[in-house]
Amino acid sequence: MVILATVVPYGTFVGATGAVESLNMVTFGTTPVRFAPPSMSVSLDRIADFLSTVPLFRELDRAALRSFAEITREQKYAKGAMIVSEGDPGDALYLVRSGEVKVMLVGEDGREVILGQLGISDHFGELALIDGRPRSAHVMATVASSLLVLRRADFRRQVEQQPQVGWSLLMELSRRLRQADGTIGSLVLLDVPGRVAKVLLENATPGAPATLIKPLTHQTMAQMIGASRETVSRAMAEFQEKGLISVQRRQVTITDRTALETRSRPRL
Amino acid sequence: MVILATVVPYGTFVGATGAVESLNMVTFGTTPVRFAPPSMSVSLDRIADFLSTVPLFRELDRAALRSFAEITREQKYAKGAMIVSEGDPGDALYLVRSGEVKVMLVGEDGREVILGQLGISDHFGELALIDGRPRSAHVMATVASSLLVLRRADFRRQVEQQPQVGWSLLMELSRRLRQADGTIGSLVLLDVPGRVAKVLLENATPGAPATLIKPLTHQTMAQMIGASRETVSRAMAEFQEKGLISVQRRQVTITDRTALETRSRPRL
DNA sequence: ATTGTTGAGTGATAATCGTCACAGCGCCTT
DNA sequence: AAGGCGCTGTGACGATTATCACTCAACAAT
Repeated sequence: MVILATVVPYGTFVGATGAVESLNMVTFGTTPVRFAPPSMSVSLDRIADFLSTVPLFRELDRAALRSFAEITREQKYAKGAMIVSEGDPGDALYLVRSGEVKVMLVGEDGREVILGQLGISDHFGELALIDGRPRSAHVMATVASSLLVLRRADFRRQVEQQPQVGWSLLMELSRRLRQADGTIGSLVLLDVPGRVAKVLLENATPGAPATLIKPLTHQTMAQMIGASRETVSRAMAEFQEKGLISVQRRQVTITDRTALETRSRPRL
Repeated sequence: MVILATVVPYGTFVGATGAVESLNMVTFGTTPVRFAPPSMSVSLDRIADFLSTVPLFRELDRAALRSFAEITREQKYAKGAMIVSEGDPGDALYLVRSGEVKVMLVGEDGREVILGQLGISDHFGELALIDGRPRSAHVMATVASSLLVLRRADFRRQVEQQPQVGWSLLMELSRRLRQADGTIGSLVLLDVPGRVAKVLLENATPGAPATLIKPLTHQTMAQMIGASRETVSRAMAEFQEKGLISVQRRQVTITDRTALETRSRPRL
């Protein structure tokens, strides 16, 4: 293996997948923050500012935020870079500071299932942190992203002093469990158009007419709902014909929310 | 509906679903424990004994177990009785003291998806307890069952004094989340025979030759993996023909674990 | 013993959906 | 301007799976 990037404590860049995938295997420095230079404290405030936007740390005061900030390290990933892989030993929690990542499973035949897409202020990796078991999924940067990494031991020590964070974690895991169970229900009870309708609604702005929060390619939607790209295309075409949605320059507008909601329930 | 049983403080039965079944529906009283007669303290010890077998309370000492025991109420359900329904406001945690329950979603067309089957020392209802949102699924007794009920406010008060329980809850939710994500992966990546193989393996005893921990009807398996009963039957027949399993009087024996494992992975 | 109930086996048929193949379109780069 | 690339649209076809309609076996209840 050829090392193509040097490991530095902050701001290291890790390469994308493909032939260059070896880049991913660059490990970040293990230097604890207590060895960081004094200039660090400037950065610490900015990190604490960011942490205050993360629901996990919502109830913490400034001092607590700073003590969490102290145990973070920043890590940058290029588009397509694999951040964690299923089966890896997991000993860190990741916060998305900028960019976007997708959590996914990959079958042995290469087919991908997207379990979730995470953006700014989202986090992942807490499962391995809690139970110490291997990573349950892959996480890949879908655009160039900057993440804050908190190592297991450091994080646990902090959480012990800030029980509110434990409660926030419970809230977050509850939310994800509800979502996962809902996904299971959709996969079993809905046909592909039904699941497409559901994804559209879940990614729509609240108002009417609603548009999508972010552009979704048919391929991405297909991987989110366990369908083929072609079938998603056909479902979208059907929705346009029937006037449920309209598409202008890849921008989807929901013109008949009620009908879409009906379609997203079993037994049309 | 005709009331066929009177409600008394302890030992009352609440009726089950359906017309005739109302006989079964006996429930336990709602009298808080603090109003219970002195003889209750005997029962408290037995309850504490039971609680010590629940992973959630594993790390608690005797005194803590007793204080949890104090906030429980016992509730009995007949086979087929609905314990909680999706959408209900949820303000209690349930521990299975005896019997078995299934957690399930029901489509508007009546089709059922089994998200999990819980037995002695398992618990459910913690999601609503944590985030205060409505029940995310139905829970039904599959055999006559006795449950311990802990109400939200009481439970939270106790947990605040016993932080270990919070950690145990995190462990449990992590386990379920991993399992749910695995189920999503199976639904998307595996065909029906693959999912049948997976269920068989997940319910098999460790050794070789392995048998199933508990008998599973084809109907139940079908609802667990999102398939029709007939397709499951055909998959089981195929496995028998090929010598992966053998069935004697409804008892399934796994004769070729390796082949089953291969079948339970994508891309045969 | 007879009847009822529940679970299992199976053939025929149809619907859904994935796969393959290819065409077109918008957009970026050079 | 030309080419390349990513995304979308669509037809044809086949595989998987649900559904329907029975039959049969095991077992419990009367």
